[in-house]
Amino acid sequence: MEQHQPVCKAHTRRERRDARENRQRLLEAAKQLFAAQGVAATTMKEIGHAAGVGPGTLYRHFADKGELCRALIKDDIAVFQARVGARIEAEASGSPLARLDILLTTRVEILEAHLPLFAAIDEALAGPRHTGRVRGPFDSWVHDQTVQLLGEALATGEVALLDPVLTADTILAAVSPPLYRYQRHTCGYSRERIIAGLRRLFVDGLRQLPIADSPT
Amino acid sequence: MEQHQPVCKAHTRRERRDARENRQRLLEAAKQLFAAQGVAATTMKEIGHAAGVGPGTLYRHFADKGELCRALIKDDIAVFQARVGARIEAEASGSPLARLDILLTTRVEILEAHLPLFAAIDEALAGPRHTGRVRGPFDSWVHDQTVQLLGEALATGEVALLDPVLTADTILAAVSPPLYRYQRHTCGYSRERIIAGLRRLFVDGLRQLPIADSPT
DNA sequence: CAATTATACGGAGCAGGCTCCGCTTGTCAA
DNA sequence: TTGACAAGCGGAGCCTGCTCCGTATAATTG
Repeated sequence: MEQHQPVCKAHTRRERRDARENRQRLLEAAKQLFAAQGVAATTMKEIGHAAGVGPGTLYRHFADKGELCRALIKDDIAVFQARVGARIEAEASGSPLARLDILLTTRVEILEAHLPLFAAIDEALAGPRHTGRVRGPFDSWVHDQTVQLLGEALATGEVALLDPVLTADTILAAVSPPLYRYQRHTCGYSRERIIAGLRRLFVDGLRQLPIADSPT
Repeated sequence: MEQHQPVCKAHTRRERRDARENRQRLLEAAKQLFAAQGVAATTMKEIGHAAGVGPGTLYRHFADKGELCRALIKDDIAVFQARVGARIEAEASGSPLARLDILLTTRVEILEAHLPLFAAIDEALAGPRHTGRVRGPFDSWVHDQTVQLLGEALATGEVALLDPVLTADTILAAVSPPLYRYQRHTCGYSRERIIAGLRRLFVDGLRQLPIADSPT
């Protein structure tokens, strides 16, 4: 856990002690309640109550339920980013698509590790309040990485005739928490099967190029 | 507009006159309000009020906002299904992937025609009330068609090493209303660009087969 | 034309996410 | 130490989707 506010810059007041304590207690309460009864079944009011804090205070710390969830896995996400960075770095000599494969596989790993939280984050973002559809910072990062790798693949000629940004959108949708949850829990597919499907579509499927004529 | 209830079977009572009138008035009111101020900005209470009907009655006719939206485009969807059926039929001699191409293209057409309603439908389905994640009947139909075509493509050897059901899930996610809206409105991509991207991934990208070794 | 009854109506009211705003309190500068 | 004030707190309450249930009524049956 790191500090929330970088804090103590020039003429900026430090975060108040009680504020930090409340934040900590809220996170703790949320973690426990989520574990005990599931994310969806836990209301914000409950969390506030368990932490001995009013709703107003809760929302001062976390703009919405999604942000609370995000805060709970912030550290794991940082680890994820570091690990992917390292793996991709180590593979720098390899092909861009091989690195995309790593990105996808690792993404599925962390998805698997925190599915309910990720799903809740997405749900909050999809709600009527966020009509603008802003992607969370983590998804933005994955998106950027993907665009980067696809761009490199284009440059090296590993793939051809591709729209990197658009394709990255699609790939992100394919590893979105709601879809993954549906495939895992409703359909009962194994993690390996899903990864294989992703690889078939977005790694192997992209590799060759002799793009022939396609109908109309 | 067709009847809601096939009605009048053996010993089943006919739908009451006032009920049908109310339903009609609700649909009319919804259509007008949606057109005037957008789907998201229109509350169920407003619709009921405009139709001179209480919330209870409203929900007797439409289980949720999504179902109301679905009822509004029911006819267009029927037309869509017929048209796709015809086009695919006409192309029966062509390759399965060519037919998949038709399915995707036509799907984007109807998406384009009713984006706000489709988006609202998806939103309602994604809400916390429907944790089970049931796909609507229309999406189920598209999914089934896709599985069917992919299966044929496998049989004819046009594609190889593919998981039809899983792949259909992914394709459906790629043409889901929220993603499409995001790409069209937030990113500003043209319809053609999106279609090209879909084609590249799910038609051309699937066609060849010399699946080589893939990392790890 | 009743009498019966499944069907439908209305609206009070619930739940859950989130906001508004007046009061309190920790922090810092003097 | 103390005064000033930004930062923080709490909870009443809003909004919206949706439900429950007592009452009203159209259709059917005798």
